Amino acid sequence: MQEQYSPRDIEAAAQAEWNRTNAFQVNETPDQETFYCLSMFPYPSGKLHMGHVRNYTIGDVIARYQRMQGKNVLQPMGWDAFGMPAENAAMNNNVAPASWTYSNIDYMRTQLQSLGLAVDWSREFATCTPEYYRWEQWLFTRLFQRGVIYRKNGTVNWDPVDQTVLANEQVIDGKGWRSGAVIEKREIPMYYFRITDYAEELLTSLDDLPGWPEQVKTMQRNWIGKSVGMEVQFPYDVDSIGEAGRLKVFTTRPDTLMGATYVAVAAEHPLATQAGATNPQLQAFIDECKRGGVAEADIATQEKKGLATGLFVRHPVTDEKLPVWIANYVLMTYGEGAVMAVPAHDERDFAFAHAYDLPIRPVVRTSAGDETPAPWQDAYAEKGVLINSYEFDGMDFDSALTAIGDVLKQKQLGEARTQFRLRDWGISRQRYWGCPIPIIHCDSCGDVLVPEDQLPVVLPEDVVPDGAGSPLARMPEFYECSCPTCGNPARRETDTMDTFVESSWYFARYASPHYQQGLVDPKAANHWLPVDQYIGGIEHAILHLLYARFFHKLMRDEGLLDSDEPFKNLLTQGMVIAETYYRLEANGGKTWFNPADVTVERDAKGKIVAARLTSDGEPVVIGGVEKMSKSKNNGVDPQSMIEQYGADTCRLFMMFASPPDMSLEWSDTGVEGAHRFLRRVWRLASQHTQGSRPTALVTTSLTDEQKAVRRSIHLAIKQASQDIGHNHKFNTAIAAVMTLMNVLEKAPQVSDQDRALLQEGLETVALLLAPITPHISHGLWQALGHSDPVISAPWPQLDESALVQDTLQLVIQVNGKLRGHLEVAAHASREAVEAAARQNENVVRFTEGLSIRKVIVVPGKLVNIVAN
RNA sequence: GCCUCGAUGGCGGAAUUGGUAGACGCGGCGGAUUCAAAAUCCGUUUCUGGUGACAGAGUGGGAGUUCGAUUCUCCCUCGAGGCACCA
Repeated sequence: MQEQYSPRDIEAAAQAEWNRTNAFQVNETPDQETFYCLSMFPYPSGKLHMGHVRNYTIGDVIARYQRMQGKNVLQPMGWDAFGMPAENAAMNNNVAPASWTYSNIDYMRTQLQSLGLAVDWSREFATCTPEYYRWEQWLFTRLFQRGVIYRKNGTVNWDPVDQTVLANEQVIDGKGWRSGAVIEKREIPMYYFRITDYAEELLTSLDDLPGWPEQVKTMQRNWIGKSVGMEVQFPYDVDSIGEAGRLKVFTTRPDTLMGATYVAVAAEHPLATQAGATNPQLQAFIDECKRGGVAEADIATQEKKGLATGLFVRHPVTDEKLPVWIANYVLMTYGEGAVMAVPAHDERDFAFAHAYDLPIRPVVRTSAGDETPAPWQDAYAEKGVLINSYEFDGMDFDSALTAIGDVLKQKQLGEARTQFRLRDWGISRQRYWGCPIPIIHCDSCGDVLVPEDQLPVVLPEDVVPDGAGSPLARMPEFYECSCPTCGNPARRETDTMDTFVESSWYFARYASPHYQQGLVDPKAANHWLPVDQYIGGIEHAILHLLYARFFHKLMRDEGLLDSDEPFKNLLTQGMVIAETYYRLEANGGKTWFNPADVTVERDAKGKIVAARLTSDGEPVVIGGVEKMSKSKNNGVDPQSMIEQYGADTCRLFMMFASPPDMSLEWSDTGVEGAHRFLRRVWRLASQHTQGSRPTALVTTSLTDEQKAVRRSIHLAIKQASQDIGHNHKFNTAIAAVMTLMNVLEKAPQVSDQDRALLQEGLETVALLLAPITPHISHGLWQALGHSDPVISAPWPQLDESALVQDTLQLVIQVNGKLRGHLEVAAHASREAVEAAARQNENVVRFTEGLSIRKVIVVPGKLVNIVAN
């Protein structure tokens, strides 16, 4: 064994052996328990960032731990390769998105491999290849035939200058990011997945996922947003073109129907469109509402505005005339795009009524009383006994619901209904670098599916987009085709699919990544799926994870899979953050400096008080800790870390600095600390293995001191097993191994049994660290005399008898305050413990002049004496 | 605006079911080794008062439940993630 810890040699040797033996390549071995460990696959943005390293290290630790449990572990890797950044890079550098993407993949694969991941690389794929997306197109055609996909108009961000549709990210303060033009909402036809058909199941089957964080399930429940309420119709005699009709609204508070004083419709509502056509003032307001992007965060934070249409509807119970308003706070995408406004009991209606002087009529007695004076109080929204509601007076929520429901049903003006907040998923994108939608538009046959034997519709790869609409729409060689049904000239769809579609089923494709006869080989898919452990960023808590759950159910209903849910256990990892430093420029802008180029100054206590740019020695402003990003220039390059310290140090630091679900603050000195620890482990093992092979450990004849060392070994096993296997708290598992190392380094090395004990201790360290720092563990294991590699070794077994102690330390409290300690025999009786505590000199001192009211004894823990 | 989560020493974080707050690491301070430095090792390190023994305070702020609260309940402040075309 080398005396110096040399990560470069150790890591190269370990990786060479894993490659030589195809150590992580797996197949459908019968009778071996499987474990499918999946980390969210990366977008090939150029090079690895620390978020990737963290994600894949967490996955690798779990995968390697499960392998040591004797399971057949599948850990695949691939590339989520379609998306906007490739188009932006293409425009900036004049390269085709395809070649940019493929070269990124090549570079990032090498980087990932240098981390020493236990990945089955034979299953790798990229979603931008026809071999992958042909099955997406195939599934599309199946779902289209089943009616799961349909076409309707949707609203997009339209840049009137660049004449193109923009993503929400490309709309900044309501303006186009390149043109600076004011964005407008525009309706275009798009294809939709009927995810709302699965809303109920997506909601209820969350209860079958005990291995998901409660937080994520709550977010998904609220996103799906099931509301039980009533659809109410407000009849009108005449609209702006002189016709009678009914305005439909959905409400969760039908009990407040008698308090409705106006109705409000969205600017896109048909009634508004119609009214605007004959009223220039209204039309101007509608146009104003259509300015700006479609992102809900922007719409919800804008000033509440409205305009009366001059139209009136009739109250369905009282026949009273109520004005119809157009309001920018009514969302066309929820319910009916129209609301009945009850200002007395709804906060937004309340604010709107005050702004526009509309009547407010309280109809529920709340804990704030019978009146609703301004300002708004949350109590106004409470459910309670009805007042000012004619025949419904005195009813509570439930009886009012029934009674009002009955009246509406009798008049055929309303009925109970369930409404979901979840909307159908629009997947059409007017972009080039995505999976083509396999549809052909024919003047006589309509929307015709591309027949299965003509799939895939191949995306041409040598195209450089220019930011002015989709290049496919300007390529006759792509869109000119003949109708598969009638043979007449037709036009191929030029929109591509939302890139969320590729990532909604990739986990299934890994089971049989090269299968040519179908989307999945059903035998392989059912062998591996569902994924036992899924790991990824919390930012995917809703969209990606909901879409993937939805697709899993679609694939199930297509007969491709047997399971109901894709991911049994979910771990959501936190962000990687780092300190930021900047200087203010004369123009008010900020220049950001990388932490690597900055030197910090500390006060006497070690608190950071100032920072200077290393190169010129002049001060910089400390900007606070933020997510690593290009814009703040606070990213640390994983590659240089690996080159400087090795992959094991990098992995160890990332796992030690914080638990996986919390944010992780980068610290150069922390990395050095991790490296120092690995050097200590190596040094102790190196000293130990210089001697002759130790004799066998005889656990029955250990001295008290040796027993204490052995207890430390098994305490570490206990802690690490629980932390890695159960709680995914790798930081405390590592702390346990560090504590063990502190003991082993100080343990005497005199007798044969001392050496045998150290052998057990070092083997334990190697095994407990094996999932986290696999390379050094590989080297240690060999050096400790094992011929089989550490990846084939089983996880260490806890010897409970090593933990047994003869005496225990109890805590003594007086009135809940710590006043002393008490050493008692492990099996001392309650009475004996209490008696001993009462004699403690501090207890006597602190209870002097008081009478003891109560003594609480918590066995094995503490004694609390209550006195006053 | 709405949904979700979080806040503990100088810093990252730990604390089983409500039972010793600060494990482990970083940083700081003091010392050993060295011609010197790096590396390594030893000691110390929540704050306040005290030479000290010791005492008091302390887990974002305020209230509550309890013999006992970082942990449970309510209110507030600040920060983070998401909001359907970033992935």
